[in-house]
Amino acid sequence: MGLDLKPLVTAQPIKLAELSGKVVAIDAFNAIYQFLATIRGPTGEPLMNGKGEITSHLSGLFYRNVNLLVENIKPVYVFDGKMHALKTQEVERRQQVKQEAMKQYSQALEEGRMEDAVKYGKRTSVLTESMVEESKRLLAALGIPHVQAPADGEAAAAHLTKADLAYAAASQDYDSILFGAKRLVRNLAVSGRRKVPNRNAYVDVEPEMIEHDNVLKETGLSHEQLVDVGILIGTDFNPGGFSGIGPKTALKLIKESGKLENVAKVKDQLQEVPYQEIRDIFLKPEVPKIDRIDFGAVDREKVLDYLCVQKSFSTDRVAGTLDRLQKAQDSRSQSLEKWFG
DNA sequence: CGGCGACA
DNA sequence: TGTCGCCGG
Repeated sequence: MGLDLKPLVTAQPIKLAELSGKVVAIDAFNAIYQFLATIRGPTGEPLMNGKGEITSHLSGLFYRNVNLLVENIKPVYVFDGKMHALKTQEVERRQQVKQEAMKQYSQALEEGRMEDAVKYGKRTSVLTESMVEESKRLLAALGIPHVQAPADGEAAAAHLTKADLAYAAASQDYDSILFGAKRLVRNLAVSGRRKVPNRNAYVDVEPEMIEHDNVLKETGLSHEQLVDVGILIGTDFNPGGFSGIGPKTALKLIKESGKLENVAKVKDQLQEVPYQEIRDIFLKPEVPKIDRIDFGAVDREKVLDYLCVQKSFSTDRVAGTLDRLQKAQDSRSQSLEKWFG
């Protein structure tokens, strides 16, 4: 489980149109993982072509990015680099959750409990190296750049906002706030109703933005103190955080005491946590050395060849979607010509 | 997730 | 025109 900053931050609902013309640095692993989890058939299997290759990530990336490009949003995908050693425990925990989900998944399938199969199937998603390569290849064909982070992708995305190479970072996780991202966009997708699993109910999921300055103003904390709050709650680098301390208590303790070392209540537990190192991960992250990001044009033939010829997508669907994008881009350049002749 | 057809 | 539910690969 990631960093639970949600109760401490105010998210502003935004329309995709408000990001028109803006560069958005998307956490690639976060996005791809979500596509793998969500885009599945009725028995909980991911989409696959005739060769048995998983295509959920490509489907998600294709339709999502076309929608972003139609809105004139400039996506740049940020891929994770080497993992910090302190994250090992959290990664192992996630692997165990996955193992358990695989058991539950096959059991549910055998017993014909399809809703359970779908539920557990989602949790079995594995993001492979070839999926990373495939994703990069599709993005390139769409003219969408990617950045290879030296370490944590969220740190790199946050850096791009600080360097004014991106307007916002996009992820479902809150880590980029601790990394100092100026803005975090969550639910970067076409807004709409989503069915909640196992229930006959729907929730409205709409894009929302969290501004770093606003978080500091509302909590009355410095960035350094916010990181301390995060460490109390628990990050990927100290999963679980401190026993008996949730977001609200963590905030209260740091506001009262100023910093971790002064919180009497956690004095004993603190000895077990490499908090200085975790502070440095967030406050002095390793970031990519980039001074510009180049955006390209959609290479229609490459997209069609890759998705339809190589990956067995429907040519009608893909071509139709590319036509829709082309039309949107044409009409935008038309209205620009009115201004500049 | 996102598109699209079915249906009101 | 809007909502619902299934299909995509």
